[in-house]
Amino acid sequence: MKLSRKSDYALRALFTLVENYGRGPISIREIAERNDIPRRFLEQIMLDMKSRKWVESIAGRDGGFILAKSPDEITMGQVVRHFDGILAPISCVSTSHYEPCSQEGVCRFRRVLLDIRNYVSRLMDDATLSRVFTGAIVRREEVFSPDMVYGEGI
Amino acid sequence: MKLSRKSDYALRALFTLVENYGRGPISIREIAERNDIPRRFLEQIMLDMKSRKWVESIAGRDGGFILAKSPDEITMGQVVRHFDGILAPISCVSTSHYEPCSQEGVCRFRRVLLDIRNYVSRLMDDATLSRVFTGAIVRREEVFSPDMVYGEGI
DNA sequence: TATAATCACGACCAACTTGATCGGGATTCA
DNA sequence: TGAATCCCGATCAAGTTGGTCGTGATTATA
Repeated sequence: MKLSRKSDYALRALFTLVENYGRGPISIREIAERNDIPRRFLEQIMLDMKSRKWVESIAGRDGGFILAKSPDEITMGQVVRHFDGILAPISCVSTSHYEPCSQEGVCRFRRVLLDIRNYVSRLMDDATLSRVFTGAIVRREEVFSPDMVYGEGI
Repeated sequence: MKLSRKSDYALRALFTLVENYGRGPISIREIAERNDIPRRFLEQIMLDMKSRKWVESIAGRDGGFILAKSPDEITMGQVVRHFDGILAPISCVSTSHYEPCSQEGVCRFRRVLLDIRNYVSRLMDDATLSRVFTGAIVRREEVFSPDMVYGEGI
C-alpha cells in the first residue's frame, strides 16, 4: 500500500473533525491551514467525502464541515480504499480488486504478499478514527519500543 | 508498498534462476516465456540486476543468466527496494527515503503507518530467496488458515 | 438588502511514472 | 559464416498524481 496525498489529506481533515466532534463546523480554509493542505485541493476531497457520507457540510457564511457519523463508524481502511483503490501490494492477492495472474499456481512469493495483505487489511479495518485518535490501536510491534526499526530501513 | 511490474518480473526471474541454481545459464527468452514477461522488457531488468551483482550473464550462443550469489544472500526486500525505491507506505515513516512532514508532531495516524512499515520491512528482509523458495517464510497470519481473509477485503 | 464568507461543481493541466518497444551492436559456439 | 545470445541507449504512449481556476449557489450578519 502506498498512501497517496489524497488519502493523507483526507485523514488529516477527518482527524481535525474528530478533534472538534460535537462542537460545530470547521471551514475548509481552516482545515487546510491547520493541516498544511492546498485549499482548492482539499475542496475536492471534502466534497468527495461528503458524497461518501463521512462528513456533512453547512453552507453559507460560518459554514463548514462536521463528521456525519460517529468516529468509531469510520475506519482508515475505508478511507484509504476509497481514495487509493487497493490496499494489497499486488492485485493477485486482493479480494476487492482481484485480477487473475498466469503465474498464480506456481508463483513462489505470492504467499509473502498475501501475508502483507492480511496484516495491512486487518490493521486498517481495526483502525477506527476514534481508536486511532485516542492511541488505542498500538500493536505488537510497538509494545516494546515505539521507534523500533527492523531490517535495513524501509 | 505497491509492487511494480518491474519488481514482480524481477522476482519471477530470480526464482526461475533459483530453481535452476547450479545447473547452467537460462536465456532471457526462456525466462520470459516461462514467466509470461515481455522479452525486451525483461532484458532491461536482467541487465539492471546484473549491475547489482545479483545475477551474472554468459554471452554468446547458449548464453544466458545465472545467480551471482547464493539464494540465501538475496532478499525480497533488497529487490523491491531497488526497483520500487520505498517499502514504507509514506515517506515520513521511511528510514531509507525519509522526508520531513510539517504535521509529524501532531499526526494522529503516523503510528499506524509506522506499524505497517515495521511489519513489511521485517517480513521482506527475512525473505531470502531460498527461504521463500522452500516455503520456510510462513508467518503468524498464515499458520492457522492459509487463505484466511481479514476485514473487508483488500 | 448588500456584502462577505462559505460550500459546490466542473473543466483544465503540467509533470511524472509506468511499462513497455525498437534498432542495432558485441560476443560466442558449432 | 551464421545463428543465438547478451548489451545499450533512445524513444514513447497512456495513465496517474497533484494540483489550479472560474464561477455559481447559499447563508449569517451589519
